[in-house]
Amino acid sequence: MAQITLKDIAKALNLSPSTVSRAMRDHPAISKKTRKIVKDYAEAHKYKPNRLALQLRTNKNNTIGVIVPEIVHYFFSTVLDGIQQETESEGYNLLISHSNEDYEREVKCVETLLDARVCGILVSQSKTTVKYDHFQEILDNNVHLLFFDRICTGINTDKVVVDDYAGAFTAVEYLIESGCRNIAFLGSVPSMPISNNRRMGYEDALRKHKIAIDKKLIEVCDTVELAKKVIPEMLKLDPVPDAFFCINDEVAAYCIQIAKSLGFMVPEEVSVCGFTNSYITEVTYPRLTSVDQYGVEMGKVAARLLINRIEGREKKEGVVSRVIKTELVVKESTKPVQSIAQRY
Amino acid sequence: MAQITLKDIAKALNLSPSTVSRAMRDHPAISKKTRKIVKDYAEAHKYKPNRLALQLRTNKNNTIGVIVPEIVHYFFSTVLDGIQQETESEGYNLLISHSNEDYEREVKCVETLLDARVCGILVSQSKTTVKYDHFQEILDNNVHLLFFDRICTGINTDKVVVDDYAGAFTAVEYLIESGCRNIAFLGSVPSMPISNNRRMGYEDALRKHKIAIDKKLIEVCDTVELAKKVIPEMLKLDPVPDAFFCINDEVAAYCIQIAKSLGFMVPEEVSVCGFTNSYITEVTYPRLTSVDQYGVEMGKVAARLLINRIEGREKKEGVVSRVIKTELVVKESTKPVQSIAQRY
DNA sequence: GTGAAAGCGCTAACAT
DNA sequence: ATGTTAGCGCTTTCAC
Repeated sequence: MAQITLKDIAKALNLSPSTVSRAMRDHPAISKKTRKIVKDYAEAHKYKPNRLALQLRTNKNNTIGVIVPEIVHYFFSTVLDGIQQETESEGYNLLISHSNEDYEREVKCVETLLDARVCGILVSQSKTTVKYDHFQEILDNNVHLLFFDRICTGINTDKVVVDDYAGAFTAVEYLIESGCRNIAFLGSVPSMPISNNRRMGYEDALRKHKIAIDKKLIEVCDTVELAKKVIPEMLKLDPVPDAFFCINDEVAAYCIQIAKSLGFMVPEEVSVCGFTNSYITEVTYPRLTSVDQYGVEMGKVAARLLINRIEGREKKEGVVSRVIKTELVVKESTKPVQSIAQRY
Repeated sequence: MAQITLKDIAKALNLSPSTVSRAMRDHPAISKKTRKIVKDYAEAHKYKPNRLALQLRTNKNNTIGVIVPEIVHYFFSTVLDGIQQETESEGYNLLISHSNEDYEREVKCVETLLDARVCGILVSQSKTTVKYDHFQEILDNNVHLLFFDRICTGINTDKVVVDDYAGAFTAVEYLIESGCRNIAFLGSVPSMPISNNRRMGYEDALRKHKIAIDKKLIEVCDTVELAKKVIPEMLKLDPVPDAFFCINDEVAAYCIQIAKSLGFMVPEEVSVCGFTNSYITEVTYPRLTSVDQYGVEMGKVAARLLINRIEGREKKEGVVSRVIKTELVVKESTKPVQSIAQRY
């Protein structure tokens, strides 16, 4: 009942374990006949090589770890999907863990993964992380490390990010060209590069169109809870914002709900734009305009790069940064723009 | 730079590997002094026991595998979240894979997990799976197997399911009590127990209230694509359905969109009820009434049961079935019911 | 209280 | 073309 081993086969066939080992792996020195006998026997008895033994020998296990802030999260799910497709086709196993946006848990995740002796780790940093010792420890253990999306600027290693700046710039410019002038920016904490980069894109779009930047229109608002507090407040401002550029689709979806419940017409009076282009954008009313982040693609690129590093296939010596392009997907929560709709 | 081993410590301290091993694990035969020396040295040099070696020795790796049909899926994400919480706190690693609702891929997932020599597997079956040899193979390999949600009726093993029947019955009865009489059932393929059980609940609720069951109101419609085809057709029926009880929130959300776009008022003319109570229910307009499935709880229960099996802690000999209760969460896509709103 | 030796399943260097 | 031996890192008899 228990799994059969190489030794068992050797004994049964009156061969040595090494011969069996070689036969199984088509070593040229083994005769065709022996090879066939061994393989037939192995197949008949459902022999499976013991990965653990292999791994112990090579002191290398073909497992990659991932740390995401959340699992119940559209964008990260898509990235995980991409990572899985890539790791699977390359024969790697995937250990997935999530920090729940908590620094302490993130540290624990790192420890668990190092403990499991993964050969590489993909990380999207938690919102609350401000110390990087645990990431440094990964490198100290000679384990490959790559950040994606929520990168850590304090550690010099490979990164894959979305083109947050361009995504924001394009979206905000679209809002401007559709006639909006008081565009609010609902972002995340300033320590997050993705938020800062989008804010730069937002500000530069305003500048390009000679619109003054109004601090009152810039707020941290990256969760549903914050949305319920921040958005009603902003809608009391004078002049009232005529557009909201949101850090994610959830906040944007709530923004639509809140604006409508306060009597504003969307998009006629208030335009709303999200970020991610999750399926939520199809079921809001009106359907949500959003910036697609191509999560699956990001996951694939990140995993491929990490695997290349692990296998020593990446030629570039220094740190590599890859950027995934974004795309503004115009739906119904923003006003139309004449004639340039296809520019994006 | 490379990880330090027991042997290294032994050599450095002029001890034997076995003494070091014992000292590290507080073996009583080792003197306090030696223990301290060893532990201090280990700490100072960041010794980490090599899991792979441990696993090879015990021929047991503390890894659990999961197969879900999809990762980018609210309900399964919540289940994974629950599974992870539980496995992590019990010191198990988690290997997550997804079948993408494809039988072939599911078979491959099983092979990969068996290959990785996991000690237990949690499965939610793909929609297209009709042969069960790969599941049987798990058992043949003496690996523990547990189905959750999308159970496989062809294999006799532990299961954790949602109370689909009661969830459907309660929801449909609510629709009836709110005044609906032509209630459509948008389900999944008949081979799926979750769909059949809900249909039983649906039919029994109708029967209880002496409403005839109309086959024209029962359709397979479990994806967005199908929703776009099926729902407009049904809304052309005479009499037109005054309610839709949907197999998941996505179909329900599209149902709202479609009904509204065809000029029906929701919920006044057409009520819509989903299943899962994902965050999507908060951003549809009107907000979606849905049956909460408590995915995190399901994940925790499933993982705990499996771990109990693995560790021989589960006293019950035969197959165990656990049922997670559901809860109807009334929002705005259904009409109000007087005085009994709190019954649920 | 500590050490020597064997072995988990596999492979690779070194025989023959 | 095949066998012997040693060793990956660890634990666990069995000795002393």
